[in-house]
Amino acid sequence: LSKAKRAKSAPLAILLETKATPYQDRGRNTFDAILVVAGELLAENGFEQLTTNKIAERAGLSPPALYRYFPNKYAILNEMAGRLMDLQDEAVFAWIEAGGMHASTLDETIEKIFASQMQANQITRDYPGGVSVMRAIRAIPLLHDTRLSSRDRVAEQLFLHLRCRSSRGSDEELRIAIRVSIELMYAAIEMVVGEPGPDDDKITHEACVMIALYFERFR
Amino acid sequence: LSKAKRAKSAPLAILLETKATPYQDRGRNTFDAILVVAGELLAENGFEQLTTNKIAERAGLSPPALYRYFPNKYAILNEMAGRLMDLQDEAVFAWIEAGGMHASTLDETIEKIFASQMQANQITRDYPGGVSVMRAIRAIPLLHDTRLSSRDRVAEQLFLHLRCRSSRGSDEELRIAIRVSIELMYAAIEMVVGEPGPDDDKITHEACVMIALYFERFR
DNA sequence: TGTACATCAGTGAACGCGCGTTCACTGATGTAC
DNA sequence: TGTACATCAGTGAACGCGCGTTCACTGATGTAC
Repeated sequence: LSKAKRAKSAPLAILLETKATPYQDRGRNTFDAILVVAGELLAENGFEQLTTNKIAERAGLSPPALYRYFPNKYAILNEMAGRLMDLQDEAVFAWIEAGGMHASTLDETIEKIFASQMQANQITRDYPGGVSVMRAIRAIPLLHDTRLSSRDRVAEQLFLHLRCRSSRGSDEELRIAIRVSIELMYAAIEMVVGEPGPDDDKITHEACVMIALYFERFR
Repeated sequence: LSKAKRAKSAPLAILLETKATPYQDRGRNTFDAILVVAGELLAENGFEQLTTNKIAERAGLSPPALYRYFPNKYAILNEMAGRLMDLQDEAVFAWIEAGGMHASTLDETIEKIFASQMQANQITRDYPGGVSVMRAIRAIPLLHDTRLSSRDRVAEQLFLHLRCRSSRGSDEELRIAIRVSIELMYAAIEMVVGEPGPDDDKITHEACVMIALYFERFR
């Protein structure tokens, strides 16, 4: 019994990488459709109800088609998460390049951070199942690294740009300040995109005020 | 086929309430053991790997024993979440009663908030699967209400106490400020308890600095 | 203090279902000549 | 421009497993007299 069991439970490690990469348009469409549909289903029912069979069905595919590209459902979620985080991160990097961090007054700082945060909100709204993806990768230990490496990448860029401008505080203090701020911004995104309401922009704005006020300390 | 299917899929709504409440010590121990074990398994593998059979097995029970108290695994998680949130909330209420919100200087404000936040961290650390419970209820649509009603309950108390002391800003602005602050505090808990590191107390402290600085605006 | 009985608590064994996944195959697309 | 062929993309049908859950039952606990 034990032998048979061990022989069957082959996948000791769950792989998160995609398998085949599509070469033709048809394949690319399928690949993308899988991610979109998975996002929709995730938003509707949460991760534990997300199944490969349901994804395939709604995408108009037979189950094996999905396995051409993804080894399992964790890999699908991981790909969704990676793409969403990349979009969010690239927006921040572009914002830095465009001088988002050059502000002379407090009000200007607030408004610049606000512009960036509004953009992050919109990216998340537009992404299929965006906020559900963010929540799912927090809740699934297997996917923590994807989230943390994205956060750390952004944190490092912000650190490099802030260190030059900061006169007070050690590097360590600055790093902590940045980490806390990024987590606040994630929380703000999850708040307004996850439970939409009439005050969304105000909520976003106040989160930015908090961050801007706080970073006055490092000037 | 369709008829048979409909007849079988009886539970149209998933109930979240507990079933029997134990009357004897033996039953109470079992009830508690289920919650503890569920928390451990949740922390180890995440919610989608959490199954009633595994919970029963690790708790030293046969599967039907669990169904005496809980109608399904969502109810178990809901009970865990409710208890953790109650502990967190009651600590905040006690802190308010003990004068946590009476501070004359900024530094005193920071230190008082810090004391409360450190307590919340410890409560979450001590609770089996604490941080995993917090993450899971975010990720499972069915359980969102439990989290939000706890948050709103705390928000309302803070609002009532802050409104008296606040001279500037409308009620609406104050409510938004409180909501954002509470979400930041949740994020801070998840950060330090979920990814423990040497800087935990500093991270906690800086989150409190952010909140204290921000609320200076309402004085 | 001891026994009978009601109720509480938990078990052994099994169920049907849908899940993740695979196999051997067919159909679609692009390319060389 | 047309055909042969290699490769890419997707299918039909099925599998074994473990999941959630239930049934009819046994054993433990407390209580009335």
